[in-house]
Amino acid sequence: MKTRDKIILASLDLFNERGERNVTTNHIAAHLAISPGNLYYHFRNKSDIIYEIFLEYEKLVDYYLQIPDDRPLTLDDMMFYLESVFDGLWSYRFFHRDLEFLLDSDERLREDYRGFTGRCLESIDCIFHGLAEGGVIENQPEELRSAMSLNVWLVVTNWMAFLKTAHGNGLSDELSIHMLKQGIYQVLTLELPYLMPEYREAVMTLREKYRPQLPENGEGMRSASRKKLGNF
Amino acid sequence: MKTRDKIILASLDLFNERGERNVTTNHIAAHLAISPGNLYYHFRNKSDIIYEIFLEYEKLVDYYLQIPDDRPLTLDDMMFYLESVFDGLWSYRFFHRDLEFLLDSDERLREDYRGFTGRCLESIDCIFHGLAEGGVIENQPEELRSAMSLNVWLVVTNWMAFLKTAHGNGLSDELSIHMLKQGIYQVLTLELPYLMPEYREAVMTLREKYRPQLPENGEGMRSASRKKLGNF
DNA sequence: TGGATATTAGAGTATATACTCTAGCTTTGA
DNA sequence: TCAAAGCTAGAGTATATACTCTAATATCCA
Repeated sequence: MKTRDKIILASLDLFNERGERNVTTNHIAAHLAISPGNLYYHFRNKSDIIYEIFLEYEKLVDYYLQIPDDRPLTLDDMMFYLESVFDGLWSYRFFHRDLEFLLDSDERLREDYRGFTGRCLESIDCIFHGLAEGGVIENQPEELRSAMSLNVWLVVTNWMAFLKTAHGNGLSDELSIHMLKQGIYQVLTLELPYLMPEYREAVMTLREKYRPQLPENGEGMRSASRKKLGNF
Repeated sequence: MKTRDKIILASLDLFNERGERNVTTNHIAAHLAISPGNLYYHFRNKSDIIYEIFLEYEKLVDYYLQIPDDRPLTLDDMMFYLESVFDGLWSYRFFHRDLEFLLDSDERLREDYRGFTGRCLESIDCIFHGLAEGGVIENQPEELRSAMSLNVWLVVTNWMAFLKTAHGNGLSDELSIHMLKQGIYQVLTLELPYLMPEYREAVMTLREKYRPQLPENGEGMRSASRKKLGNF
């Protein structure tokens, strides 16, 4: 593999694992057993590495969120979208973490990310529209649908952060893609009231599969807090 | 005012304005025209300052979220909760920004924040319960209500971040408490389907007041993105 | 083959950041 | 009144971080 690609991959891994803020260019170089000079031969600076990673993330999500325009959408479609998006979220999970700082320090990224958000919101909106056409959910006025889409976006993009903060010991090892996908439970919760009656039971059953499990460790969370946090 | 209190206030201001990551202890001292030594006489380190600020934030929100146990809740109560919580969010808006890093680097804060999250979720849940008793919203099974509460928490705590990332030019000056409160629109959107019929119209009217306005600048967002982002 | 080009090592630098240390000043209260 | 305690200034330090520079090596291709 080319050094340039190795740098991107290693950076992504390290960012995901330790957070962008805790990973320096020297760390990345050391991790790959290459010199800092070598790294800076391939990338002008750290922001450029992050930007490259973002482009890949963007490409992946755009790919996942393609919507067929020749047919309405089914429940299976919807679940596939959810699964895919959470997969993407997991692979690039560092990104939504220090997002604001990243955007603050790279104008190009800020602009692109804004477009990305716009496209995602539009896709979510289209998916709802397609589901309504497919008779899975009720049709809603445009205004309500786009506000709903935005809520879905907020829940999806911030579920990871919630998990990390809600779990006591900062062991990020604990956080698995499996736990991340419990976010699907939350998204389905959002959609429940809009389902057509004949789909309600099916979705409730699906939803149950993503229901958050109690972390198996007895330690860490005091019983009072556990009660308050419910399943988390 | 005591130097110690001045440090807390100045730190909060600077954190809110520039982000915790961009504010050093030396900046804080310089801003107050005191020496670094003086600052470190009052606080062992930067984390301690942040922790103090958190305690105030926690106290404020806990105060806002007190719930009367001698009567059911009204629509006015609900709006008051929303207004209050968004006020608090605004005053300590730096906090939910670099949250994960803050929690990573201060175990005490991590533990306390977890408890805080738990109490907030419990309060939201209680509010829904009280509203159901007051006949404002339909009563829902416990499981659904707590999942709903969590969605509300996610939307509330991340609305600010969304605004910052969705707005093109990083001019944080633009972001006002007024814009922040448009988050109330999103929360009301979540609640709409659960309202008792006789409250539906009233809430729709209220909601309209918080409806996001187009940013008045013609520049920055390309028309394509504007279309996609809808009202944002 | 051999010169040009691409890649790499590794020492080094400018700057920033969190924090320390000492000495001096101010306030308090017996 | 005066010593103890509290407060403050400001120079200074150890460490980290993003990034540079030069020289050497590998690769390519005419």
